[in-house]
Order: sequence, then structure tokens, then C-alpha cells
Amino acid sequence: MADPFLTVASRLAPAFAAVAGGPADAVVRPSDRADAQANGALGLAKTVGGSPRDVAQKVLDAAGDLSDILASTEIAGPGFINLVFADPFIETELARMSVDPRLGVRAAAQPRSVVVDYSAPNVAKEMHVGHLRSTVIGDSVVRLVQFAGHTVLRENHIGDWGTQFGMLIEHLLDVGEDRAAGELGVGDLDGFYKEARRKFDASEEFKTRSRERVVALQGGDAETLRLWRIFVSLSTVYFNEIYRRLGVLLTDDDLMGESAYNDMLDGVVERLRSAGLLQTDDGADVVFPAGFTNRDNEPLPMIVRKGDGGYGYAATDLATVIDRVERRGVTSMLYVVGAPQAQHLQMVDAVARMAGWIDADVEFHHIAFGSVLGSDRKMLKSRSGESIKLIALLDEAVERAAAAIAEKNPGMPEEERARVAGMVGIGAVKYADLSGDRIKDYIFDWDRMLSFDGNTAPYLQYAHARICSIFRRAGIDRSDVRTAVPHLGDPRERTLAVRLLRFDAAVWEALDGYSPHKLCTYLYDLASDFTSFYEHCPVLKAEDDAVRTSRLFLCDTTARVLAQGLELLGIEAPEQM
RNA sequence: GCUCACGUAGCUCAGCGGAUAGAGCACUUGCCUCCGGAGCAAGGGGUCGCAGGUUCAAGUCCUGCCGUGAGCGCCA
Repeated sequence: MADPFLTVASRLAPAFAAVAGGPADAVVRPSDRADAQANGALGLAKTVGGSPRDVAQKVLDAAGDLSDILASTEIAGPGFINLVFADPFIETELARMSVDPRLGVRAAAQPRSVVVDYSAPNVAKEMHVGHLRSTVIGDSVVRLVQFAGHTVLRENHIGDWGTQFGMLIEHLLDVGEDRAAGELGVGDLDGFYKEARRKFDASEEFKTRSRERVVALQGGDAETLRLWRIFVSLSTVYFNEIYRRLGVLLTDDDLMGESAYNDMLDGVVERLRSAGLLQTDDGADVVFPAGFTNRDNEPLPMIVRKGDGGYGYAATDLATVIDRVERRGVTSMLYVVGAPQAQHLQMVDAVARMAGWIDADVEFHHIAFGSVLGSDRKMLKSRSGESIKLIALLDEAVERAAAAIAEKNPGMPEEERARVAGMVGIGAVKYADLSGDRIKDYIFDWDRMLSFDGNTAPYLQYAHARICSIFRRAGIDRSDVRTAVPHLGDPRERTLAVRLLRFDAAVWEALDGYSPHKLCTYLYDLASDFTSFYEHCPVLKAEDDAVRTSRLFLCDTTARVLAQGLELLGIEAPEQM
């Protein structure tokens, strides 16, 4: 238990329980005026009687001797109990944290089996910034959930099925397989798609062929399936290139496209029918989950099978739920999907529960995120109004990072610079997606995300690189200082130390709300505390060896927390930049 | 029309029911014989959209209104 707040809370708990006559939360929170404050007495005053200050005093009397962990306790204001940690307590806890491979972060008490559904690009279409956000946020959620000790199943639910493949395949045949493969191979997915679309809209003959091709595809025609697979495999190559550049965990093993569920769709309908939930409406098979209404305030159906007999995305999404729960045995399903799909996912959840496919103890959670906007506050587009190609965006990030490194650190060899530019540029893009509350839209801004000031990836990476530089310069092996016990003399050392011990809390706050930005905020605060410490407390030029070792310990632990925290965000921490 | 989300400094954003609402950018002012100045220290700048309510305590919870964006049956 590295987080001193938890230690204090558990030590105060018996005292609060004694005063309250039953369990009562000490409500330990950060404080401006002390290391922490316990606010529990204020709420207790009403039920227990007496003024909040009296209650607080009774709690402190009942708590007995806390001098092993607290240097002082003080009742302040209306009844806050201000808490100052004892330096030896912080020092001991920090020493324990340093020898812990998890850096004090608790593992989950009840490991779960969790599916994370994210990224989900469409075959034969360019990925856009929305997919980027899903991919980046989802990847961080995967890392966090995994680090907590849960079993994680990644699922990349790519859009690899649907009527659009009729026109795509016909266009492929028109231009010839080799030439089409050439176009698609270089990643010009949108150009190909648009051309097919244009012909579909312009030519009745093409439209007819496309529709016939859809029938052949759905009927399992071997040649048609072969052509379809060309799109899937070329698109997968493109997706993998993006994933490789981004450094996310997704691989081909995680692909669970819509087509993978085709064989289950009839079963979904049958099971809904036998459960008595299915109704026919305008020729379509639908379910009416309670509490959903349309624009005329009438019950809103979820269309499972369309009037023409085809299946829509609702059927597939229901099939995935059945598959995940019954075949893969998951107890938690996380959907990293844009906020506009909230209602759809609520309906999937509702129908699956009505049908009895998921029990009350199974988590179905929409990790929603807002849109990426341009400086005009509208959906991000390139100057010409086209959607922005992700490869080009990542290229630009790396180029800008390379230019910044070349300017600030001209001595760095070119090869090393290219490598570090990748970490910094990609890190900046990812951090921009992660550092704000995910539910809000955010404004894409190159200059801000690549700035070395403020809450950005480069600032955090820079703090990490500086620390590595200290050890390099001194020729000291970092692992050699890890068994030291730090001594906190300067207030900045103390502030940094307490911050370090809060890593556990930061990770769990991020985990609780599936909110990577909470971890970002913590890491930024940590980096700020470190630079302040570093500015005022000489490390290598410390007055004596004991102080020097202690400060090297703080440096090392800070760097480890920064690197571990960034890793949980899916961002690399270079040793030089 | 109904539903959902958002509205905090000039801009971009944090803020867990708790004390005087915080960063970064921009602006002003210090600090380069100093371990990486890609930095640090400090200053100015706020009726937390508006109005009610709950509470000992509301930027935070509830209701209504205003503004912005999105969703609302056979696209995914």
C-alpha cells in the first residue's frame, strides 16, 4: 500500500467508527494547507451530535498515537483535520516503493476477464481521426486494465462486411486486380472507394452489377469471396502500418471483423424470437427495449433484421455480446466508441439484458469520446476539405518533432534523432488524444501538442530524459541507488516524495473512470514537481554523499514512474532527446 | 420536437460534495560564471452560462431555462 492517503484513512477508520458508532469514511483528501485532510468529521456532526470541531477532536482522541505516520494533526476551519505526514514514514514508504516492480500500484482484488472493443476501422476506407482516438484511448485502457491484473481480450471489430463490397468488387474487376491492388497497396483507399461510389451513383448498369455482386457475396460464392478477401488483406496491411507507427498493441490476432459473426446472426434472431422479444414492424424483425423513443415519441425499435432480410449492425453487435459472454467467458465488455453512438450501445445493452444474455454482474460499458475538431471548432478536415490521411498526420508529427530536436539538440546523431523523433512526435499526438477528459471534443493544434511547455508528452519525456542524463553524466548505474533510503531535507524533495507515493492512486483513478487523462494530469504534476526540485536541489553537486545518494534515489524513482506512467498511456520515454 | 453530452481566465484545458477555483499559452517582471534555460521563480487576469433546489458545505448533486454540438427505424 504505497499511497499514504490509504494508510492514514485505514489508521483513522477505527477512531471514526468508534465516534460514529459504526463504519464511517474518514474522507481523506488532498489539502492546500497540509499533506492531506480528513473531512469525515463534518458530515458526522449531524448524526453524532456536537459541533464538527468537537467530533474531530473526539476522533483524534480515539485515534491514539499516530506519530509513526503523522508529524502533526490539527483541527482547522469548521472541522477539517489537517494531516502532515511524518518524514520517516514517507521515507520508508518510498524505499518500499522503489524495490517494488509495480512501484506501489495495487493489483485488482478481483481479477476479471475483460473485452476491450476499439479502433474498428472500415475495410477499403481510410482511417480518420475518430479511429485514431478510439485506437489511442483503447490502447491505453487495455494497458491500464492489464496492469491492474485483469485478463484483457482485445477486439478490433473492423467493418469488413456490408453492401458496399458489391460496388467495390465490381470496380476492382473494372480496373483489373493488379492495378487495383497497386492503388490500394499504396494506401489510396479513399480514392478507390470514391471512384466506386461515383460509378455506382452514375451508372445503372454498374449499380445492377454491384447489387448482384452483393447477393453473390452473401451467398458465399467462392470467386466473390476471393475478391472480397483482397480488400480485407490489403486493408489489414494498411491498418497494421498505422498500428506499427502508433506503437499500439493490436495485431492480426485481435481482428474480429463483422464477417466473423455472420454465422451467428440467424441464431440471434431465433433466440430473440423464442424469448418472445421479437416483433415484426414494417416487414423488419425488431425489438423494442424499454425507455427508448423516436422523434414522434413512439417506442424506438432496434432493427435486428431489415425488411429485405439483411442484417444490420445491431444484429452483429448482439452476436458479439453472445460470443463474448458465452464463448469467451468475459465478465466485462468495454466499448471505446465515439459519443454519438451512445444510444445505439445503450440499446444493445438493454436488449442483451432483456434476452438474459448478460447478468447483472456483467459490466457493459461505453467508453465514449468526443470529436477531434479543427481550429474552426468544426470536425477536423484538411485545408481542401478532405478528411485527413492518418499516415500524413503521423508523418507531420514526426517531422515537426525531428525539426525541434535538430534545433535544440544539434549534437544528436541523425539516426538517433530519427528514432527519438518518432517517440516524441507520435507521443505528442497520442498524449493530445489522452490528456483531456475523453468525453469532450478537443481541438487539434500542432503547436500546442508539440510544445515542451505545459501538459504535453514532450514535457514529460524531457523530464525523463534529463534524469537519464544525470546518471549518464555521473556514470552511475541507476539500479545502484534503488536500495537507498531517501532523506527529505528540502521542501521540494518532500513535495516530490509525496507526489511519487501517489502514483498508485493516480493509476486507480484513471482505471476507475477509464479516464487516462487522470494519469496524464498526475504525470504532469509529477514532472512539474521534479523540475522544481531539480532547479533548487543540486544532485551531483550535493553537499555530501548521503544527500547526493538520496537525491539520485528521488531522480531514479521519478524517472521510473514517468516511464511506467507513459507506458500505461502507450507512449515511449526516450533517454535522450 | 424528444434524448444525450458539453458550457470554468483573452485562448487551450484541469478541478474526487469540502477552506481563498488551478495549470499551460499569451501579457508583465526577475533568474544564464548554474547537474540539459526544451527550464525555474513571481505578477496581473474569474459574477465557474443563468435561475431555483438539496446539503453544515455546490464549479462538482437535482430541476428548469439559455447557448453549442450530436443522436433520434431498415448506413455502421
